[in-house]
Parts: sequence; structure tokens; C-alpha cells
Amino acid sequence: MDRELLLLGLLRREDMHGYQLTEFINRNLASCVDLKKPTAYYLLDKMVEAGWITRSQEQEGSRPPRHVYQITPEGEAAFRRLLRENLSAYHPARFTDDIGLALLDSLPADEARALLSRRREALAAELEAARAAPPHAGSWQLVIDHLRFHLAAELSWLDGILRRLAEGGTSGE
Amino acid sequence: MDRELLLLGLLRREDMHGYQLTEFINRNLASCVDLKKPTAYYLLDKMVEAGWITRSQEQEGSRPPRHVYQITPEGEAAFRRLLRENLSAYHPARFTDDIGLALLDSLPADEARALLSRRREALAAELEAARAAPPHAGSWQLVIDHLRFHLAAELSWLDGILRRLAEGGTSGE
DNA sequence: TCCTGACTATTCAAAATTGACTATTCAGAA
DNA sequence: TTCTGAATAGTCAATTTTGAATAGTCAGGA
Repeated sequence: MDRELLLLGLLRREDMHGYQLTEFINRNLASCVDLKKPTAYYLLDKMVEAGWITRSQEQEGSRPPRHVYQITPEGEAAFRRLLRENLSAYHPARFTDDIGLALLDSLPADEARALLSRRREALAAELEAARAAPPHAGSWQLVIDHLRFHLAAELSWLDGILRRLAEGGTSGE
Repeated sequence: MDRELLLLGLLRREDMHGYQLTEFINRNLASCVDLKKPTAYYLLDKMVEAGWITRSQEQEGSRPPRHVYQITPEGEAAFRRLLRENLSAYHPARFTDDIGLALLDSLPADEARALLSRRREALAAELEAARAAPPHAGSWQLVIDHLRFHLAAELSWLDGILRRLAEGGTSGE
């Protein structure tokens, strides 16, 4: 229901068409959702059926007509409900990275160290990129701040592991 | 491919049947994967087809027969490849929570504060639970450590937001 | 002018995922 | 002994997601 919340939140500000919605989300909110285009259209269809939004044709010059979505009063009500739900609960993030860590024993210690160093570089690059992002208005900035905070924390955690490994912490197989 | 990596990693240690695999994962590795039973069976089927594992019937007393899976040499090769891939890359986690944060402006400031306080309590409870978890052997412990580290970081981040909100930081609508 | 590559906008068949269900065993309560 | 609730083991239909394809526009270079 979180992707619906986000779509409603964007449509509340202004009417948009599907492509615009996915582009915006993937450019600005990739750190919290991964919304592929076909999924977005699927969700929009469902929300039309649920009466949360309406779809209308927009003809502009010689272009093929586009579908523009606008939020309804029911959609506005759903938005408020979903937002309250989202804000009050804690949704644990999943760390796919940890699968590899859990199986670290299966490789010789120095290979493990070398591979994790690469991960460290990838992570450091992400952090650099996040730091370079331009500031946003209002509470959108919170998302950017959170990403930076999280990446910095992850980096220091990973460095801790690499230090431990260098000291011969977890035994190689 | 990460769930396959994990299944192979478990089957490398000992032959197991489907139910055992999912139970183990959901009990011990919920912080990195969410693997429902039907999905696990689906993946196991695919891995049998790919030749990474084999399935055999196990008859025990009057029980209905169970399917036991064992890893093949091809599976072992796949395991090593997937483990190297997983370890060397950085897989960003997604923060669904941030969707609500991004839309925080849409609620009056004191309601936002109240809702986030609930989230804070849920998060604090998770951290308590994670701290209570018993220690594991070898690199499995890394997963538990990571979870604790992450939850503690999130808690301090959320407290920071709550402080800012209390000082009237982000404007209510 | 014609071609090429990038962007806009959407659809579709195939693949993956899930909630709900079936069926059995077992331990303890009534 | 019979019932009940929990744990074990797995399946299936329906929903959801995805990679790949389609189709038009537009800007710039050859």
C-alpha cells in the first residue's frame, strides 16, 4: 500500500500522467521505492477501479493521446488513512547484503577481505553521490538526509568488519 | 539470485527439506530476506531444473513422504559464483518508511509528531528484541550485529527528526 | 533530407509471488 | 479416548511484477 500512498501524494499536488509519475519517483525517491513502469500502470488501473483516481485523455498537438490521472475525494481520504498508517508503523528494511556476510566462512579469509573491499568502494561511491545531491524543499529533504545518514552508518559498519577481518577475526574455511 | 545463494549455502552444510529451509530462514534471517513458503518451493523447483540441486523422497515411519534436497557439484559452483557476486557489490536497502516522511507536510505538525512517536516506540521495541537475541556461531553473528547496529542508528536518526519537529522545523500544512 | 539515438508513453505475455487451503502428526487437556 | 491447538509439509489459483516490445516525437549530424 506504500506505493499507492506515494502515487496519491504526488497526484494530490497536481494531475500527472503515468510516465511522469514513474520518472519522478525513480529520479527522486529511488532510495525508498523501486517502481517499474508497468507496475505503476497496473497500480493506477487498480486505483481507478477503486475510485481513488480518475483517468482522462489529454490531446496535445499531433502526439498520441496521453492518460492524465487526477485524485478524487475518496482518493484524498485513502491518502490520509495510508499516510497515518505509514507514519505510525516501523517498516524494517531488508539487507540482502547480509546473506553474503552470513556465508563468509565459505571463502578463504583473504579472498573475503578483497571482495568486501570492492563492496566498500561501491558504498563509498554511493555516499559521494548522495552528498552531491542538491537540496530539496520541505520534508522531501528528509529523504535525502536519511539516505546520507544511512550510507555513512553502513560505511562505518563495513569498515569495522574489514578491520576485524584484517586482524584475523572470523575464521576462513 | 540472493535467495538462491542462501538456499545453496544452507544445503551445502546439510541436506534439508523445503519446510526446514523456510523455517530456518524466517527464524534466523528475517532481517535480510523475506521468503514465503510457496516461493521457496518455486525456487527449489527451478534449481532442480537448473541442475544445482537434486530432490529425493524420504520415507520415515507412517508420515507422508518428504522431499529432501541435496546440492550438486554444479550447485556448488553456482554457490561460489553467487557468493563472490554478492560480497563484492553493494545492494542498497529500500526505506519504505521514507515515503511517509516525504509527505509529512500534508499533516498538521502535532499530528505528525504524535504518529512518529508511535513509530519510535515500534522501532525501540525491535531494538530491544534484537538485543535479546542469543549469540550465533561464526559469521552468522555478523547478521545479528548488523541488525542491532542498524536499528540503533535508525533510532537515533528518528529521535533527531522528532527533536526538529518539536522545535517547529518542517512546517505543517 | 534522411538517419540515429534519446525521450515520451504504454502494453503484453511470461514469470514470480502470495494468501489461503489441504493434510498429517503430535502433545496435552478434558 | 477424544478433542484441540500447534507444528510440520506442501500445493494451488489468483494476483502482482517484470523484461521486452511497440510506437510515436524530437533534436542534431551527415
